[in-house]
Amino acid sequence: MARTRKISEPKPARAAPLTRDTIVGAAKAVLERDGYDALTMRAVASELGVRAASLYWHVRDKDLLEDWLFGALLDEVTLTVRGADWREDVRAIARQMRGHLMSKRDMQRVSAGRFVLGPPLLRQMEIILGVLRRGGLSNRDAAFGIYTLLNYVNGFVLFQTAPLSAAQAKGAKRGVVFAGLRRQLAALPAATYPNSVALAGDLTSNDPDARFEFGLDLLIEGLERRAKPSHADAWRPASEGLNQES
Amino acid sequence: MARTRKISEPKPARAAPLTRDTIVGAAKAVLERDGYDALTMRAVASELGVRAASLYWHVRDKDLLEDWLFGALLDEVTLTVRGADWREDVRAIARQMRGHLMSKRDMQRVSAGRFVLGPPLLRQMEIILGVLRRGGLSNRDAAFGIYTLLNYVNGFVLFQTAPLSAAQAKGAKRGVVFAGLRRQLAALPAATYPNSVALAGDLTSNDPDARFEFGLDLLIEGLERRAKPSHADAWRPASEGLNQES
DNA sequence: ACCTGAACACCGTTCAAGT
DNA sequence: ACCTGAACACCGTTCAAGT
Repeated sequence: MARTRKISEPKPARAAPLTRDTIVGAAKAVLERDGYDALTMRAVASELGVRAASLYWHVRDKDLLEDWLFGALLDEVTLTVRGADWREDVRAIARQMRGHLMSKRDMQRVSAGRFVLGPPLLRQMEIILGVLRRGGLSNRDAAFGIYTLLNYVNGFVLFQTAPLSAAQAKGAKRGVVFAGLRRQLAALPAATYPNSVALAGDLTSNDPDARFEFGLDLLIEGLERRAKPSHADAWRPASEGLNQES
Repeated sequence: MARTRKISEPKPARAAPLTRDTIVGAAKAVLERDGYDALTMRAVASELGVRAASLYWHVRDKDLLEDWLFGALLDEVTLTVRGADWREDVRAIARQMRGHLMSKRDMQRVSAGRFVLGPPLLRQMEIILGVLRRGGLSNRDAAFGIYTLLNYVNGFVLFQTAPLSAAQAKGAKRGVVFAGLRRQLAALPAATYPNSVALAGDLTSNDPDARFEFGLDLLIEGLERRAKPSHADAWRPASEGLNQES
């Protein structure tokens, strides 16, 4: 994409005419630098050396721009599968998606409740569906399975990264918030909240990785059970030591 | 909570002094009548016959008001369990939560990424934890399990009710959106998207109830596997006909 | 065809001032 | 103690007007 560039530009900020790509790029830059709350049409325009009104020649409204942004962010993850054990591939895909979702600032807030079936999502779905079908899932189970997986990863990251409440997370570190919650739970009247008091420690352990793997294990085991006609000969019990891969 | 009421009021809208309860009640009314996008401080104040600035004497900011609203909405569901088969109870609880989440307009947008550990959530967690522990889950598994369940239900409803994209859901019925997606998938080049083309029908079947039960089955089966020492004698294969209950 | 100026109809929030 | 008036610093979006 080499682009001829005129040298004499009055404003240094304005370089090339606006395109969908440059606009999405500016939105990405604003999101990464200033966060979702600062992602305004005026900020995106300013990033391009342009006024907000100019954007509306190229994009219908902000919601559509966020759809584009969603696609662009999604396109930056490349799902890699080994092609050997399909359950390992499902696990690797889920981890890669979660890792990507957490590496891009506020991406989960762009993704929340957004399901734009464009080329970026299609490319990924194609890969995931391939793994599930290779595992021997029926068409229906593969379709339901991919939604469940996408749903799980997105929902997990959304709840993992969200402020735990307006009251607490005013700049408080997540560790101290959990410590506070633990004290709060432990101090409850044990007569009316016996379970919450007993599990105060377990409920506030704050190890999101282990919790992610726990739910992921449930899903993968369930999918495995539905794979192939009936048998579950190669069953491998879920152990503490999960197979790591980078 | 009988409240003495002075009869002579200059403004008919203003009846009683503002309290946390009346403010939350007004927010609930606005949300139910006009939806989340219309839930502004000015609208809540107007519902009370008061100006927006007045609210700030009683609540720090809008985010905290939404925390309160979240609690109030959550408090309106009463989880009922039978106490017989714990897996049935888990299923019933998940269904009740989903039903409640969908019955209150835009509640999932208030709940998304919000986890306010106040009395309303504590009451429900206490019930769910009781069921999981009765099923024989370890403390750790019960804690992880309840997060996974809450996460699943909230994430599912969020993705189920969210507009499928800015491009599509401009007033379009969900059925026709899915039909459009089906055609879009089926029309893809089968060489590069073999799985998406083959599963075009299954991916766009639009039966959220069945999809919800599918994922729920995966979770419940996985929890069951972790219950008690090791055996899975009373295993009941997941059949098409799921046990219904109102 | 593409961008600007200026405006419209809003927001959340603050704060002196009223009672 | 509790509420109002008025403002501040923003929003997304529209549209005539410029080039």
